[in-house]
Amino acid sequence: MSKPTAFANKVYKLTKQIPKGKISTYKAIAEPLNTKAYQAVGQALRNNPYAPIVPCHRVISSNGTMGGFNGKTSGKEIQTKKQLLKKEGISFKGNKVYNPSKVLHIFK
DNA sequence: ATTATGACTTATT
DNA sequence: GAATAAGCCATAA
Repeated sequence: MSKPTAFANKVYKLTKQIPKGKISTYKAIAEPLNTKAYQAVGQALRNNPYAPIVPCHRVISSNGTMGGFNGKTSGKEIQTKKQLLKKEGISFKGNKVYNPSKVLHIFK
């Protein structure tokens, strides 16, 4: 966390606003930023200098899968993220979220 | 300025 | 539904 870019800062701010029991997608986060840098959002979270402050585990892909966690794109780290979200009250369907639209947090 | 990369997305096969 | 390809944007080197 030496010098996050303005873009990343916005991402962190939005992600921080996600309440418990809800989630958001990379796309949904990029939308209020007026951009289509979905990947850039993911990269910002991958950096995640605000680790405990930013609930990066509440951010998943629009596909319903949870892109990655702990710097890993697949493996038990993903399962950990899944279990963590499950604990927050998110319903899962195998390796994907049951219904993303239902727990999708809307930024205002 | 240019190139390469990615925790993405959508479309196509 | 899974695998592949192409597109798009921001960052780091």
